[in-house]
Formats: sequence, structure tokens, C-alpha cells
Amino acid sequence: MARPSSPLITREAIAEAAIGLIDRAGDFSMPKLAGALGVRQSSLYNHVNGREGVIELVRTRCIEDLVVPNYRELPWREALRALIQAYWRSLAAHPNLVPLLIRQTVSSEVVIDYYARIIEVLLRAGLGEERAVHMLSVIDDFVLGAALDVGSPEVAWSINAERYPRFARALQLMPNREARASDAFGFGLDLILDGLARHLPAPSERTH
Amino acid sequence: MARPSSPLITREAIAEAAIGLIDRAGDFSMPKLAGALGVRQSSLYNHVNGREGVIELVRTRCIEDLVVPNYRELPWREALRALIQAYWRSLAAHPNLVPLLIRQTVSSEVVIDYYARIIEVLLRAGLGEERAVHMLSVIDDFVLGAALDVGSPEVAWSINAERYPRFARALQLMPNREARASDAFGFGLDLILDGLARHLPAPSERTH
DNA sequence: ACCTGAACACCGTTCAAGT
DNA sequence: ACCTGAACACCGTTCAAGT
Repeated sequence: MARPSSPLITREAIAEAAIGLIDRAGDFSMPKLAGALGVRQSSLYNHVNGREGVIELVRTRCIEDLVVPNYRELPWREALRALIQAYWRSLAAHPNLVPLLIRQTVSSEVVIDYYARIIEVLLRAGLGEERAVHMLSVIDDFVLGAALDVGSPEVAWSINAERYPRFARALQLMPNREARASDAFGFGLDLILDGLARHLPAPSERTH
Repeated sequence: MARPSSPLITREAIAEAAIGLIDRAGDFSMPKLAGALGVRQSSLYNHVNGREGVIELVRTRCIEDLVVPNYRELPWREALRALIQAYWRSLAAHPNLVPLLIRQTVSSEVVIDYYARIIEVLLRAGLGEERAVHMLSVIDDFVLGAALDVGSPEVAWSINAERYPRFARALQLMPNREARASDAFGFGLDLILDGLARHLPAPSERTH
């Protein structure tokens, strides 16, 4: 076959196929990715910088949807909530992807942009610069952990009900993993926002 | 050689060697693990249930140090803080390990034990059973995320200082990644505890 | 420029053979 | 019970050859 008159694959097609594999199978490999695109393994290297390149492609593709239009007009608490929720949603939509993302440095402009917006809101809320960066880390940590939780294997907490009666009973109450992860995220977000509100020196802003 | 009169390797030795490889190189493989133990690859399968088995071994080994002796006598807030800090410390001591741990279900008895203790303290603090399980998830999410942060690659936040002047300046203030991750963990822990205290219905417990 | 086939070094797992 | 060597199926990457 050699070189076709028009390329058989594109970077977009690669990203899409990779996400498909990851969503369905939890991971991807170069042979499988090539197979899904109807092409030979080595062809991929004409479009993408190896396996890591594929992952970077997938990252930007997934974070592109991270748009929060009106956060500037909202009071800090609502703005922060909206930003954080948007971040979590874009990750939680592809939970299997998170374990792949965390092993590589973030270089995407979109993500830097997002972080800058968070910092902006935190400073507006009255946080000092150092505290703002700490808070950014806390948010990042929590969102990443919560997104991981969505995709973590259905917990075979084979709890010994006799040794841990209350723990076993509490677990009984929970619905499936995904719903629990989602509820926990909402709860944790409220806690963090409450904690932050309490931490702020003086209520320099009040809305209703 | 065949079977030696006394085994050449033990599960303990395997765990130790694996941790060594992970700490030094960020990962391990069965051949390298065998090499470090002076033994052939296939010998490992006499002691351990494949690669996943090694990871489980390493997990329990790392969490064994997770001992918080006197949490029962402490007021709920201090007990919770001590338990969470101990968990984080045991993970943060081997940051490269965390990405390997998160991909497998927890089956270790030690971890279940730890979770049960957290639940116990949360119920004692006055949280409902459902909320307690949510809170357990929040704690798990945050600790995992924060532990990941410790080992994540030194952030090449090549921030455009003209586009994001305040973000760039705030980042300037930060020390190295490890110190930032640690400070952020402490700050986030306080926020979560504050938020939880605020969330509790009635102060059923007060100590000084 | 872009696809191919062959080649290389690496990986996880199994299993009969040996004591 | 426990180590070995050989075998298998899989992986990521490179590169000369072809158009």
C-alpha cells in the first residue's frame, strides 16, 4: 500500500478511538488502537509521539469541554462551586482515563487557564496568595481523588459483619459505587466550601 | 538446582524488594523483581499470586505502619485528624506506589480495619450512617489525591506571567513540590474538619 | 508525507521437569 | 514444597522499504 493519496488516520481519529477503548476496556495498547483504526501499529508513529503522545491527545480532548461561562458574575462561593463541578464532571465522564492521566505532567494550556480562573476567584474571595495556591492544590487533590473513585473497581468490601456491625450496616445503605462516588463528591465539596468560608478573615462579600 | 532445602525467598523479601524498586525507579516488573532477589522469574509464582499479588503484598506492608494507638480517648476531631494524618503519612512515604495501588480493589484486612475505625469516630461525632460513609469516601478521595500529589512530576507550570500575573506571583511564593503538597494536605485537612464540625447537627461533644 | 513488515527488547504467566 | 528453563501471547518502538 505505502503512502495513500490522503492520510488514512488523523490525530482526532486517534484520540476518539483511544477514548473509546479506554471507556470500554479500561486501557488501550498501541496494537489495539491501530486495530480499531484499521491500520498497522507502526502507522500511529507518523501522527503521534508514541503512547505518551496518545495520552496527551486524550487529555486535551477531554478537558476541552471544561467551560464555565458565567463564573465571573457569581459570588465567590457559587463561582468556585461551578468551576470545581465542571472539572470533576469532565473527568468523571471518563473515569478509566484518570489513572492514565495522573502519571504525566500537565502541560495543556486549557488546564493552566482553568487553574488561573480558580486562583482568581480565590483571591477575590479574600484569600492570601500563598493560601490561594494551597487551596488550589486541595481542590486538585480532592477532585482527582473523587474522579478516581468513580472508576475504581466495584468495592468487594467483604466486610465481616460480626466484627464491624455498624460499618457493615452503613455500607448496606449505599447504592452502587458510581452513585456513592457522586454523592460523596457533592458532600465533600460542600464541606470544603464551608471550611473555606469559615477560614476567610472577614466577610468582605455577602450576597443575599 | 530444583527445590532447595530452605526456600530462597519469602513473601516478606518480595515485598521489601518490590518497594525498593518502586521507590527508586517508580515501578517494578517481574523480571526485575526476580533479579533483585537473585532468583528466576517463575520462582516468584510459588510465593505470590502474580503481579497483582505483589501489589497487594506491598499495600499491606505499607499500611501495617498505620497505627494510631490512642484515638479512642481523643475527642472526635483530634481522633479523626490523627487517623487521617497517619493514613496520609504511610502513603506519602512511598509516593510512587500510589498510582499502582489505586488500580486494584482493596482486600487487605488492615485497610478495612482502618476504615472501620474512621466510621466509628464519625458515628461518635454524631454523623448519620449514610453521611458517615460519604465522609469516609471524602476522606479517602482527599488523602489519595494528596498522596498522589506528593509523587507527581515536578510541575513544569511554565506560566505565562503576562497573561496570569497574579497566578505567576502566587506560584513564585511556593517552595518545592513536596513541601507544597504537604502544606496543602494540612490546610485541606483543617478545611474538611472545619466543614464537618459546622455540618454536625448539635455539638454533642465539647472538650475544652 | 505516510503506510508497511520485519525486527528488537521487554513484559506477565504457565507448566513440565527436577529434587 | 519450591526452583528452573522453555514456551506463549502480548507489548512499545524503530527503521528501511515502498509510493
